[in-house]
Amino acid sequence: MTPAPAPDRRYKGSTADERRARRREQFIMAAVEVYGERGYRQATVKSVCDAAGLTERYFYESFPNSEALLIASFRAVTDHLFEGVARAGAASDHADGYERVRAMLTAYYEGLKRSPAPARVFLVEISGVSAEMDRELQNSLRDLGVLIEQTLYPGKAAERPSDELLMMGIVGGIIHIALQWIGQGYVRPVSEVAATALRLCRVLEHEPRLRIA
Amino acid sequence: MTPAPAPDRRYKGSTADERRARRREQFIMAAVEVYGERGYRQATVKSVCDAAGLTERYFYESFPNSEALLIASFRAVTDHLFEGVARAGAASDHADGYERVRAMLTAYYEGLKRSPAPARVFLVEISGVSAEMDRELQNSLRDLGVLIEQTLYPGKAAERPSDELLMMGIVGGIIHIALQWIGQGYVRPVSEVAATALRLCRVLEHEPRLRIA
DNA sequence: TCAAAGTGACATTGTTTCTTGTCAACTTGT
DNA sequence: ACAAGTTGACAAGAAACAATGTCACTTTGA
Repeated sequence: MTPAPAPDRRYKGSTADERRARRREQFIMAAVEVYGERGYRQATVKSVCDAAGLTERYFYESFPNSEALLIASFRAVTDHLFEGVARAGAASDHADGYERVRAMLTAYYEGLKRSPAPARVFLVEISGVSAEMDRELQNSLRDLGVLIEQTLYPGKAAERPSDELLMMGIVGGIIHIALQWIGQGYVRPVSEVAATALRLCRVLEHEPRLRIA
Repeated sequence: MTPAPAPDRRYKGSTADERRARRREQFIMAAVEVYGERGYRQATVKSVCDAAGLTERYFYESFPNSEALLIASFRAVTDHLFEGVARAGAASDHADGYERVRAMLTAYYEGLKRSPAPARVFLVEISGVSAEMDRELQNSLRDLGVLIEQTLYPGKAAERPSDELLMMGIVGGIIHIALQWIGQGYVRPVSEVAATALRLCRVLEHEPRLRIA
């Protein structure tokens, strides 16, 4: 009988689980960087590994394939961004709905500006990479829409926006405003960008004018 | 001296130029189909050739590489779509600005519905494929924005919209409305989709509310 | 009918990337 | 110090695909 191997031996101060988790984090951070610099399509597994200071062996220990890393990176970036948005919304609950949305949009665009590298990639470039990635993206857009609607109309606490078509239009507009802003090098101040996006949100105010048919 | 080869010999009733042009068209039509079915990323040169009923040899006679075909396909789809939009705008010049825009949006969404395959691909999936492709996409969005603004405010005939940030937001919204609509299988009637998009366009009506700072 | 132009099926080359494997060097607990 | 666990550098197989080339067959004009 060979003695059972030590199941949880420490290495450089950490257990196996801790080291695995840290490597996973390293890959995600490196991926955000590399995707931002070269775009997801041009980013190879090796380039991410190099940026992470790890080798391919650990990559395939951490993720089944490169798409899984993309999804994990997207989640990380989106969660971080939404955290800031939610915090801004919570911090401004003394103001009326639209001022709260303005604060949230400001936090959103500031978050994008703070980390320019991943912004473009995770806003649009990943569309069509895979069905699962598309679903992730759609979910994050829906979440943003729900957040905005609930801030404006706290009464109804719904899972989905009341007019999904319109809400997706608004959220899509918010994103394209960001893209235009980023593409021109962040020249306009954040306050102006947020104000522009807020104008889009104001369409939620009015019922659609009835068409005289 | 060898006799000069016949420079413009006919084959199956067409000259060399005509045949080349027809093959090019075949590739473009096939590409729109294949991109729509499998997505651009998953579409190989061979798959497009098979769909076109031609071989790789003619592909590389017609296009320097597969990105060139993508751009040509995008132009074809976009031109066709915009033609319908412009026609709808011209046909309704008796109505007021917003009704004309409604007619144009209706034509836009009807065009997307008429050919579902390419719609999704050419709306967003191609983002980030290459710098040149991105420029094409940006240009088409700007053109749509200019067209809308000029319909609403025929006075100023400008190359670029007066508030590019807002205009990109509106156009981005129009596109995301289409994406949501398509993603749900075109269940809502075109009139409703166009009406929703028109609500977005109405933000151009109002000056932004001044912020009390 | 014949030679040359044109065509289509298929082969080939070269590159790139994913993915797994090998092995020497390093770290740890004893 | 030592054996086992751990790591990083690198090799290498496998697959996919772009891009070019080959060749037999068809069509054309004379």
